[in-house]
Amino acid sequence: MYTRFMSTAERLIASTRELLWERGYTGTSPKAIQQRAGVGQGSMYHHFAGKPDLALAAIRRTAEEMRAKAEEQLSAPGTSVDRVTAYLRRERDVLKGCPIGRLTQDPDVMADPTLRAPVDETLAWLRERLAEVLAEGRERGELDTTLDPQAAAATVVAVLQGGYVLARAADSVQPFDQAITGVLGLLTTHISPTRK
Amino acid sequence: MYTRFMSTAERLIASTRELLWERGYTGTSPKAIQQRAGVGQGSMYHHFAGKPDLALAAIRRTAEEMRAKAEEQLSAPGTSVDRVTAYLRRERDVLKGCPIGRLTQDPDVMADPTLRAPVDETLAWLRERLAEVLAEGRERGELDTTLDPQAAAATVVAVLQGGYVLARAADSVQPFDQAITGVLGLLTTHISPTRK
DNA sequence: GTCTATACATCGATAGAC
DNA sequence: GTCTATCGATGTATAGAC
Repeated sequence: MYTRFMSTAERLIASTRELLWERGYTGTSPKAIQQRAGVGQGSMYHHFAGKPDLALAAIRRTAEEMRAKAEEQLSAPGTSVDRVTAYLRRERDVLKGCPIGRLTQDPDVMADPTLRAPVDETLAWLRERLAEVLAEGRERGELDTTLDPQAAAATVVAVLQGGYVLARAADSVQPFDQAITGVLGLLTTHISPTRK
Repeated sequence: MYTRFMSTAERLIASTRELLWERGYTGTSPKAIQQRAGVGQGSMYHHFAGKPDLALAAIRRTAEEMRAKAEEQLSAPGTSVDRVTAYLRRERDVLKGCPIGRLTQDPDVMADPTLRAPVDETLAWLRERLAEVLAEGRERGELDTTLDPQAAAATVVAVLQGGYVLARAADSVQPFDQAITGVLGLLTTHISPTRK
């Protein structure tokens, strides 16, 4: 970010993405965006209609990236559980939390259907994608037949989002790691109860 | 709230609790607090030193209540799993989210050790309390011996916190309910894998 | 495209009358 | 204890020169 090779518009988007992540929509002012981007007042309003317009561009970009990174793990080779594990255990900026999930706490984002849509769609996509992976694992006999893929997928995404909350509260990655370990433990004991 | 029988200070605390829940710390102004409480500018600054002082009183009150309500389910009669189920399935204002968990997304709250402490302590207490309940269930043979109470407790709290995030994103309780159903399904299949 | 000047509201708090 | 007046700073945006 902020290389000489980024256009003004791109620098503004990058700056906004960071600030939305760190401070949320309400906590982010146009002035702060401009300063971090190293861009003047007039420039910002030339490229974007205003704060909501710029935020939309930033949120969409973040959502795209998040999906792409998840798809990397979820479409990798390996068993269903391998891929879910890889996804959950992947390196993350745990204490910063999820840049999309955090927006659900921003009343001004949730109140604006345009800003809200990418948040809704991203998390819905993630649940569906995980449900597919889990359903596949069940069909292949890797997971117990009693497992409900939709429900388990919601659980996995929730553990991730909630893990961030616990980590931020504790200012430690420990509860996040424990929550992930816990859900993977419960899930993998499902692999073959008869094998035990 | 807001009965004629509430003192000015109590009305201010009640108003602040609501606004912190709905809009977070940054999104809540002294003016909005006063208006909802039906209290004048001068009154607020007579009873409280300022916004942080009032927020602290509000957060502490909310934290107390949250603990008390959790303890209701967790100390009830029944098996370990019964109590965890009762806690997770209890009636909740799902779309409003967790009034304590949401504060982890407020940078100004997290940056102030005094405001942060009750958030940290409440979620830490909840994890410990759930770990006790789960450990008890394991000792009594209700849960598999391979279950790690600390990890599973973190998972349960994370599912709750993350469930709120998913519900708010979708503007529907469905993903919340699915996440809860999912984790309880995984947990109860642990009751006795040999019994299957 | 970018800059500076300007505008008008709100934020968070203080002062002082009653 | 409560009210109104006032304050300097910031938020969000527009106007118009260059």
